[in-house]
Amino acid sequence: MASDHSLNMLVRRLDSIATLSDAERQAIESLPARTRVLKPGQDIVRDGDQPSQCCLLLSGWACRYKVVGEGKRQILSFHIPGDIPDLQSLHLHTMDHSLGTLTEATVAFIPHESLRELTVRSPGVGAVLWRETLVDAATFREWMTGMGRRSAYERIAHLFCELYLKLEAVELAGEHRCPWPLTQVDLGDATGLSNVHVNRTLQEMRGQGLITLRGCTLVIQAWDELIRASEFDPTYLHLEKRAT
Amino acid sequence: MASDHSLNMLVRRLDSIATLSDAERQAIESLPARTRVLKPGQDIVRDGDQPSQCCLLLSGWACRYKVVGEGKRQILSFHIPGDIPDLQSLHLHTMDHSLGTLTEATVAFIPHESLRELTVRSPGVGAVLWRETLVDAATFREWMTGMGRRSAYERIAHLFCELYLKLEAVELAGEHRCPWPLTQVDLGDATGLSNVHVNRTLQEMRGQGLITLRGCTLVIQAWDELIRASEFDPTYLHLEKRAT
DNA sequence: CGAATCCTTGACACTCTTCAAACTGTGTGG
DNA sequence: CCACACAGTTTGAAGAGTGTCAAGGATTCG
Repeated sequence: MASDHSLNMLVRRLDSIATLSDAERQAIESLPARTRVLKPGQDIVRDGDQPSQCCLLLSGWACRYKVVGEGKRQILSFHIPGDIPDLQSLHLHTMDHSLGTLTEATVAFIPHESLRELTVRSPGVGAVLWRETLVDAATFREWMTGMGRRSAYERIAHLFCELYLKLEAVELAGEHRCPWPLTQVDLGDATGLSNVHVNRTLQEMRGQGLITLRGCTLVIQAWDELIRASEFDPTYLHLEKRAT
Repeated sequence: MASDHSLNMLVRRLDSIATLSDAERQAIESLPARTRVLKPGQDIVRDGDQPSQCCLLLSGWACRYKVVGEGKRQILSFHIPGDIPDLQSLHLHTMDHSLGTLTEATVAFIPHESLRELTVRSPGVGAVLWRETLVDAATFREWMTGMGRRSAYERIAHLFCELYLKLEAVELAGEHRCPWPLTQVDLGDATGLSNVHVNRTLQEMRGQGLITLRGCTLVIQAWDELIRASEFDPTYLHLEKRAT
């Protein structure tokens, strides 16, 4: 069925949230999946589409976004390996936004039908998947709060904290250092700022010795300070492991 | 069990999304529920709480919000009768925001335990509830986009369109006229603006003959114009009825 | 009738945007 | 190995949009 063990990634992810039984593990691993490699900047699903499959990100980064007016883009979320960025399409049949890659990426497509069967047969897995979409929503709330009530500096600092912790949770970061494939334009589109202002804000942050951002690596030099500056509270990421 | 027929509201709501079987209807109506009447401005759950029940709004308005810094408030969503504003607490055990009333309100509390049982025994109902939380998330995405990339005028106009349609869907509005219990401070906290700027923007909208907003009633005098000005596209509300 | 709440107004400050240009780094083909 | 192109970053100057503060006016309700 699944090429190699692409679905193993999903098992590990869900198991890190709520312990899976062997049967559940089995059920997930035997989902059908088609794997593909995509180039950077490629759309996976588009606003208005009615997809019949979900996409599990195996490697690389992706983002969801909307376009308003004449070309203004708002990035809604960033996604890293282990995420299913369009899981909501399982129950919302028309896409209200687009999903695209930011880097070269490997994705596995899983038919809606198989996922729906899975959630009915294994309500425990269903609950964990539902939970994933709820964490997603919690992140939207946090970003909203930032765009409504935080300064540019705070918003960017907050995003650094968030992404670092998410990467660390899947062992793609550590020691306050993580891969950073985002351009300043991406950062601006995610925080609701112009790229120019992002640039100036980053310089300020560097000036205060909080971060280093060169090439494709972010180094957080003063984690505590970054947390304080952005009033970051990781509760909304709901990273702790729970029993079902 | 349920006092009177408070749960009938939930049946009607879910049935308007996906047709329920008699058994499902039955299962919902026999959920245990405690009904209470709350005063305006009262908190129902608070940031940091670990609730063991969800709250079905029977009458009145509520909102979810976060507080940042020294008292700055961001409203995350508005809720009207038929909504379960804290449904996410079913799977996210710690609240990352608060929920409070805006007007006098009647709510029915339903234990998590009973809801979890229901979703396992009736996967169809589970799917519809999951879907409700996904529509919620879709609305967060739309608000984010507004705060990141739309002007004050567009944001407020957009909100008018959204709330009017949501109220109309539960027959609390019609003929481009609806109840409007929100103050200009509330409106500002929802759109990420100051109350002063909300005031000036509303005057501009009135000046252009788009709306009337007096007492506790909003009248939309130029619906098409309002839609156009805010680039409103109702897709994200996912209001169409679907089969399960 | 008074008190509270909400709305409105003015003046001013500031964050952030826009536009346009120059600069840097990196990969590619000759 | 250099020249070039391209994508991304940096800089400056000017201005729009929105926030803040503070005070006065209008409603509503008991």
